[in-house]
Amino acid sequence: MLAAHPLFSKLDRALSLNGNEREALIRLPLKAATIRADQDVVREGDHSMRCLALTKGLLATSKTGTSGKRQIMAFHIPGDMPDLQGLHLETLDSDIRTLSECEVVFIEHAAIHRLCNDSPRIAAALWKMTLVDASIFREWVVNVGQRTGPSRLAHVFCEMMLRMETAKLSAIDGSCGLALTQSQLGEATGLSTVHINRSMQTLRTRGLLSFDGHHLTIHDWDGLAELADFRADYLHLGSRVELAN
Amino acid sequence: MLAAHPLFSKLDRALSLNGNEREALIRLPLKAATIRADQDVVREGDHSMRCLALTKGLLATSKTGTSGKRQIMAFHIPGDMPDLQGLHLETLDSDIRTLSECEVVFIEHAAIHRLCNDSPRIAAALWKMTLVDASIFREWVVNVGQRTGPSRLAHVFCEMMLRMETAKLSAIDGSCGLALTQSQLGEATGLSTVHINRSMQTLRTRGLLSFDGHHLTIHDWDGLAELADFRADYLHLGSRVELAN
DNA sequence: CGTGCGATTGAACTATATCAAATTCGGTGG
DNA sequence: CCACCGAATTTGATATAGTTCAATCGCACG
Repeated sequence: MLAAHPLFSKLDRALSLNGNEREALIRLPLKAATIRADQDVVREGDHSMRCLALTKGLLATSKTGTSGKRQIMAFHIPGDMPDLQGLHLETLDSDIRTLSECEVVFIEHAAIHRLCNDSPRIAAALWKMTLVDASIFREWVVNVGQRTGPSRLAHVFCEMMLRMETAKLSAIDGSCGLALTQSQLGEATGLSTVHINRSMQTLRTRGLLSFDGHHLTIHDWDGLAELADFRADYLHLGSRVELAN
Repeated sequence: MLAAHPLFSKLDRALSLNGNEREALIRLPLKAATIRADQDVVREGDHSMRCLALTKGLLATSKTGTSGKRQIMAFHIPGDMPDLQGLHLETLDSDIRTLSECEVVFIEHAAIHRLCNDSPRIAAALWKMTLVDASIFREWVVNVGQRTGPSRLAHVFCEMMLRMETAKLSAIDGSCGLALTQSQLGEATGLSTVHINRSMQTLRTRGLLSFDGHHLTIHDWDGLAELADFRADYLHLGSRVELAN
């Protein structure tokens, strides 16, 4: 079924696919794989001949400095293509690793290049996907550069919730599955685990959200968004997403 | 003359342009403009119909939070196209402003789309340029998220020097023109002006560089790069650039 | 039942921010 | 050439957000 195609929903959100494009998408050769938690899928310096699309689980793009400390620059949810940049860059400049057990599909660069040649609209949609990713990186620079601990955390949660909703991965009650340890949240926000812990307590105490390491529920979207100085425009979601409050 | 074309050198670095491509490039309608320092060229929320290419001066991509504090996410040097992302995104999500008096050229999106249709290789090269930008944003997340004051500063200087060299904008003696105040360096690194000042003193005292707000000279590249934990791979320069030491 | 990872707490420490003042410096007009 | 101006840099002193180290606690899982 087409709706179940790993790339369909995100592409179709960017442009309504016509018959030929759907055809071409279905013909794309995919290789599925399951990867257990805490494994590198691609590593900095790799020269890869294929891209991956996430279908289940949670991935993170990160770098590890010589000190050994890791910085997570992005989280990836099902539907995302975290190393699409490899299509035009010689080497990958970051690691991509699983945060939970993941299901992915691999697609050969050659096949994608063919797809792009056949359909300039799909090429444009893929390009646009990488541009949205870049926009998110920009916002993360702001996040780690400007905000306090609680505010950084709040921002990450706002972003993830909105992306989950857009990808139809959130529940009716406005909660979503999000498997993250406090230490990983620290790696994403540039804060120590201890400080993450105390910042989490702030968010909880203020009644903004509940988070148990597996499941995120936002109780007060407006309050959380205000604390985070969150404006959703950088996600380029197009149509407005309405949140249960 | 073609070599003087604002887009030529960066494109030609990405792929050797053939005759037709050079033709198409020359036919591209450009509109030149001079903009004085500290002016917004594009503003967050804009819905623009054209891109700009910088030919002279220094630009910065930034966002201003509700608090009024500004975060710079990228510096742009001649040859860069700072809002190429507007080609596929409805709205711009950041400001782009001049840090010094700048000369720019504007190019209509429609003209670029036509160029991309005619030459898939140029389309790929432009796409790649946005991917390199994204890679730089990722590194900046690491910079503000992980490094100490002096280290962040050192990293910015390493990056700018290498990009200047690549764009043939540095002098023989290994120095380059870089018009930045300490306050702007603070906005780029997420640090206060006072702390920037003291971090600058550290770099100077250790004999790593001289910087007077207009001109940067690196005296000890290896030392600076080590302090910065700088690895150039994220710039995707392809061929290695050799630095005077 | 232990074992181990993740969350939590406490206390001491430090990088960096903030506030406020003084100084340098590149112009610019007299 | 001098006096002056505003902007940028520099310095000092104090405050604080966040780190580090070191335990302890809770709990899922073999």
